[in-house]
Amino acid sequence: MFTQTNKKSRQNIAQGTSIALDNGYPTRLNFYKDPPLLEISIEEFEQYALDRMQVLTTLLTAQMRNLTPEQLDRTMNEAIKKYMPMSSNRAQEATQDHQYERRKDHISHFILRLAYSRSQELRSWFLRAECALFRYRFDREVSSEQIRFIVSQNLSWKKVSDDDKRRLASELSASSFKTTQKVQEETYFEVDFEKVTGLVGRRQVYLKGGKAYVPMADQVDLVLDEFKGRLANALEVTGRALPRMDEDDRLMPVLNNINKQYLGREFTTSAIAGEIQAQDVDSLKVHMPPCMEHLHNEMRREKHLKHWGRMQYGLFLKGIGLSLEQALIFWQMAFEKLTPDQFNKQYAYNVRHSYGMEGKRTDYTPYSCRYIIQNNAPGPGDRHGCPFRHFSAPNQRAILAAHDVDDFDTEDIMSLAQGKHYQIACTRYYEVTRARMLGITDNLKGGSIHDGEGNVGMVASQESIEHPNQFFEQSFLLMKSRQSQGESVGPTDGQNGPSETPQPTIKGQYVYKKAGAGAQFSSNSNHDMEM
RNA sequence: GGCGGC
DNA sequence: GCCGCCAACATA
Ligand code: SF4
Repeated sequence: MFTQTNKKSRQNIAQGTSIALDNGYPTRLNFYKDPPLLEISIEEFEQYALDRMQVLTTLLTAQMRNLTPEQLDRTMNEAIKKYMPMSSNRAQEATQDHQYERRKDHISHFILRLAYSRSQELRSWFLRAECALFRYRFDREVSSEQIRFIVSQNLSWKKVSDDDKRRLASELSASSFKTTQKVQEETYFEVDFEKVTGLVGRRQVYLKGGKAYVPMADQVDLVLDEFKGRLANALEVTGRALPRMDEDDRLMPVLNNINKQYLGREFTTSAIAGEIQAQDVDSLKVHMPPCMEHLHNEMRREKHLKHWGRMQYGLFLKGIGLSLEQALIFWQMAFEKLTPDQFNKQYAYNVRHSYGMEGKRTDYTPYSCRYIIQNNAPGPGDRHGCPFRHFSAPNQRAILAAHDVDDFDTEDIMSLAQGKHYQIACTRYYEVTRARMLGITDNLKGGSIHDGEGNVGMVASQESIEHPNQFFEQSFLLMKSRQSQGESVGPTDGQNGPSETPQPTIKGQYVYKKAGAGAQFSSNSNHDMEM
């Protein structure tokens, strides 16, 4: 395809069947539809591929480390500058470089496509990597360029009419945390929901009858889906054609060497927030469900937690990415009344055991909502359990009040809890409080989320909170994605969003404020077990 | 917290 | 009083 002096490619170029080189790259974005047909030396061939690999791997690992948008940009800019500079159309002096840079981008993509088409595993890695890169570039392109690209590719989706928009206004506003007002101004596309699984997964899109309603702001996802689809197909095709290419003994060794690069690969650190440090836990409190936040607050207040509290909270923390090492530090510091060796004697073993480092070595999963609600009802002095299930009504109200839940929502949640729909109450709590964190203060009421049956939709899905860690992850990712979209984070700000090294929360911010409330929590009356 | 060992 | 060992299970 693109070896050196190859009669065929010369011919093609001559015939003009390939893309014209001079103005072949109007934008930095590229769907890589046609392979480049040109001459290139083996050395260049390999160098191009390796350079692109650098960019792809930096991006993927940077993403996995959950850096702040700023940190991510910084590391990416470094890598891009070094390995694959791509100047924009605005830098007019360098119009010559445009074509060179974009050509390199084009070629290197195709080399890797070849190198990574051999096995399913390689293909899916490459697909992920390229999608990430495409998205990264697209997001950072000015909108005029984005549009130019979309138009040039003849991409278009069905727009939602104003009438339909009015009809769906409340659903749309609920799913996107936007006011109905904003919904009217926004352009929406109606597409098959398979096309935007990303958005669906993040629950940021309204679904109905197999269709997803995607706001203009999330158009990237549509473009990306197109990109992904095409590339996936292309990879399959190349993969099938590859065996017949073995004759080209010049290339195969090089290609195989290239995809070896990827061996520094997949490590399954499932932790959403990355490696969390003991001192970072406080700043992550904003993403925790009420049960865990309560445990945390009480632990800070009493410098202690009883057995089931440690169990419930400790496993939860492990689930959000606190390593064993950090956990030991965390608990040691939390129980500040104890000397280090008192601590080691009484608690260290159990911490290690929970992390699968003692005895049978089981790496225990954090407790699910069902487990917390059904087992180990808290007794006097206990701080664990599910607030919606185990706390007295006044204490429940205090929690809601401490989070600025308004009267309407408070009553709603209270009645759900009293109706024994604990997880639904929690889901509603999630929605209301997250909306507030995003700065949405109105219009998430009545019909929008709360339908007639007393059933609650979890932002565009009909699911509910099933697991404390799900609550956390969902909230964490939601804030992360909103933040990187450059949207302002609302009034309850002051917590710095997810970052590699979160700063401690401003002291007192979320401790139960308004004198009197505190007393309620430290009292031992917060367990009215209903059978 | 439970079980178990000295 | 000293110590070991156990439990859990969402999810895309
Ligand atoms: S429903 Fe689950 S997550 Fe929410 S408070 Fe109860 S236990 Fe915690």
